[in-house]
Amino acid sequence: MLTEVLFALSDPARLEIVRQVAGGTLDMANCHLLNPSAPKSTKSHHMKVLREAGLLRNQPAGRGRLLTLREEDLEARFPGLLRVVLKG
Amino acid sequence: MLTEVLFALSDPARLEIVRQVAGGTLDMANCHLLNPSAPKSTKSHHMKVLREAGLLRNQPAGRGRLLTLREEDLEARFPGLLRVVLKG
DNA sequence: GACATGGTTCGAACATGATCGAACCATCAG
DNA sequence: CTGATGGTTCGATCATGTTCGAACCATGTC
Repeated sequence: MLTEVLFALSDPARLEIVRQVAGGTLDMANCHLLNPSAPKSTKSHHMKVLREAGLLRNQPAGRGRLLTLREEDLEARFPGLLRVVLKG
Repeated sequence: MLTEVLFALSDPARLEIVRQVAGGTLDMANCHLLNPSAPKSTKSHHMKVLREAGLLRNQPAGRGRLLTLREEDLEARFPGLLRVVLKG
């Protein structure tokens, strides 16, 4: 659902996450929220929204988690979207 | 603010409005909500969100209102965005 | 096994947005 | 002026999303 993706991206904190992950794969511990003092449950919540919208993949790795942007899938479903929001 | 635009578009009812207006300028009376039985106050609310996000222009015309998509402004600020969401 | 680290999940509190009816305002028709 | 049409605004209600702490789970370290 396009609206679901747009909603996920419409939160500044989540958009920032996507921008950080866009630089390549990133382990979650090195992915920082806009509000640095936010508890991890908040961070986890935003990750869930992004994951369920189909924006991020979140695979366990060691004792942490690896974040990857689902670029190909997104490009297939909504061509150009990622480029636009990353640039904007 | 990009996030504000994305949020405005993240509602199915509003996205549909944008798609209808994209076909050219449209007077509001001929712009139909997804839910046809919704009261006009609801319609007015969605229009306000779209207007304040900078997506639509809403000028009085006769006893009604004329809706126009702010294509040039949007293209200048967020190039490609409109094309992506209209296609998606 | 014991402990620290990194995340998830749950429930509660709070904030924000959607929806609706009612009242109101403007424009046009008679 | 009167009435009808098309929209806005307001306030209340309800639904949804955010935030947070606490409990919990998994992995790695000692």
